[in-house]
Amino acid sequence: MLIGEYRHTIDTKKRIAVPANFRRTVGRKVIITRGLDTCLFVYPVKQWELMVEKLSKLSMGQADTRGFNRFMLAGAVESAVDSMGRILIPDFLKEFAGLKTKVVIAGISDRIEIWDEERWHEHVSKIEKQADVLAEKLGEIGVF
Amino acid sequence: MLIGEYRHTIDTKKRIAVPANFRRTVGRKVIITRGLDTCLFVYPVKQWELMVEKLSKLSMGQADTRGFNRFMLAGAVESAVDSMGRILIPDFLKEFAGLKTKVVIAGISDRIEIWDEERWHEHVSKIEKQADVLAEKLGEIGVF
DNA sequence: GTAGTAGTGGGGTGAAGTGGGGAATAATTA
DNA sequence: TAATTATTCCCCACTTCACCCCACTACTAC
Repeated sequence: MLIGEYRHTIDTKKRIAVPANFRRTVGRKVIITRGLDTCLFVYPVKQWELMVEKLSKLSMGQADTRGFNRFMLAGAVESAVDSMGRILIPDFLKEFAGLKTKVVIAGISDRIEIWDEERWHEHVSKIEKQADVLAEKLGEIGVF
Repeated sequence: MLIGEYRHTIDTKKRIAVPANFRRTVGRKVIITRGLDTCLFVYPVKQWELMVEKLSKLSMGQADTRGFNRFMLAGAVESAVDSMGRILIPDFLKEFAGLKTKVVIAGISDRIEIWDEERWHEHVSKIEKQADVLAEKLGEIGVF
């Protein structure tokens, strides 16, 4: 179970250290993908495979399916965790998520999210303001 | 499993380097064909055979089926991967996809797509803007 | 205080991407 | 048919980048 929020930095070689707490859970290989809300998702291999299986069931004939596959699959990269517990972020993903030097690494149950620090704070403060509204919605569908 | 996005260049001899990560998966021979959304599809031989089989199951009586077959089959070229891991792009395919010098090579599960860099960015940014639709679809197939 | 762990920085090495020369083959023209 | 041009496919060379390992610093725990 991945939880917690960490503030790390991308070094000059585009590497980010995976928080030590997460390393045992994620293993030595991860998949980095474009995430929603302009962040990156990092999946352990197993979680990723589950996802790919679901994606493969969609039909290629439909334009939005193709686009969707391009977003998720072409946007994904397999990355090995190096001996110091770091992963390499490809240029196009770094750009996509608008990552500068300071990033926030957040554990979300079965995946990790990587955010540019600024964006993260904006996002969080936005959500905080809507928290009561969200809670109500969640209540409607029976979560709380 | 072919995933990831790579920025490569077509050299003066119309060759494109296959990303090193892909080479083991695709083998020494590929099929290049006209793709949907103005790009090229590159299939490993095995995947191509599967695909042709699927196409052959479509009913020949329908005009649009015949058209689609011509689109996919008549436009297909077998190409060997050279000793440096490059493939040769025929003129008519290069033109079809509007390839200039800079191209993007994308892995989409069982095939590779080759895009002109500019077109790719346009396409992806269009998809990004539909992120909310994407999210909904992801929810439907149970990814999130 | 000391030992251990986590996060960050940097150097070295080998592989990947790219450009180009040259031979063999195919196509075009006289 | 012969000659010229174009195309394809081999190999070699240069540059950049990803991955390996090692070092330094800050913080925590005993």
